[in-house]
Amino acid sequence: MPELPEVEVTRLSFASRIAGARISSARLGKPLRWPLGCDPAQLAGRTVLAVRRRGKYLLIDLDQGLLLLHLGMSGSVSFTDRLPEPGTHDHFDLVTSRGSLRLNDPRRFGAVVFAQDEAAPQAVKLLGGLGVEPLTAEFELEGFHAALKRRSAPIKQVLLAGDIVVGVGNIYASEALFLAGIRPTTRASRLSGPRAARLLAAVRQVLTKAVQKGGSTLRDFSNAQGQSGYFQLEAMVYDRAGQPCRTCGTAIRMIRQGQRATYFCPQCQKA
DNA sequence: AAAAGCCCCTGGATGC
DNA sequence: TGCATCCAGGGGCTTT
Repeated sequence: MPELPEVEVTRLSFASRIAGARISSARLGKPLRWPLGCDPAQLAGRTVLAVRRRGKYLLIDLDQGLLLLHLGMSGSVSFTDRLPEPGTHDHFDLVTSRGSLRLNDPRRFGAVVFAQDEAAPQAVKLLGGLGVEPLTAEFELEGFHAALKRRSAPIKQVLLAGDIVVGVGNIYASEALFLAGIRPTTRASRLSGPRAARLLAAVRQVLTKAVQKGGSTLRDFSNAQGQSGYFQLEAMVYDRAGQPCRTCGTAIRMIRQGQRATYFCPQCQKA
């Protein structure tokens, strides 16, 4: 579910409230994708300093160590004053002096991992290969175009891979390519400078707008206050197979790339 | 090095 | 109503 915008919206919804809080206890439910990596009881007494985001990971900085939190496909975070009894899919709780964070994740592709610091092996394994942040100045044309030149795979899959630029998931990859007028099957290495520039701008624009709209909600995303997003109400192509293109009226097509659905307009995205 | 497949898991929608 | 099948917003790992 969650791509960069949803993760960022989640972060914004509780970061300032949890900063400075003292952890009183932590609870684990069913196993997530990876083990926590420490005894949850050891988190008690530590202080939350800040919440950052790297790609689709949330980094919860503690006065000693940090927690890497990933929402996988179906994860969502809530931050409330009082936690109800845990439900079947509530797999991690962090009770603090300022409120409680809870991770609900039915499919359990998500994870919470403790690391001593970002140089620790567990952190490096997860964060080490990540590409540049799309909403910062480090996402710039020269580097982006040069990186694309080295890849012969379809541009959609290169965007999704996350090793050139992070945070673009299955929805926003299709949306950004539509906005840039680029066919998802085009080999990354074949994109000209100007087309790479259009794509760069489109990625930025789509992600920025989605953050402003509060993220997308296809199925189960909500921010830490339980609010869902509105971006999907205006998706140009995603999940719109057979429906008319909002620009030209041509029927939107769905294809499969790397066992994931891709949507595009055959008229507006000719190459 | 890069690309392509394979999984992990649960629940909702669809079809018979 | 019940059951089988397919699909889903991610991404690390293994195999080509």
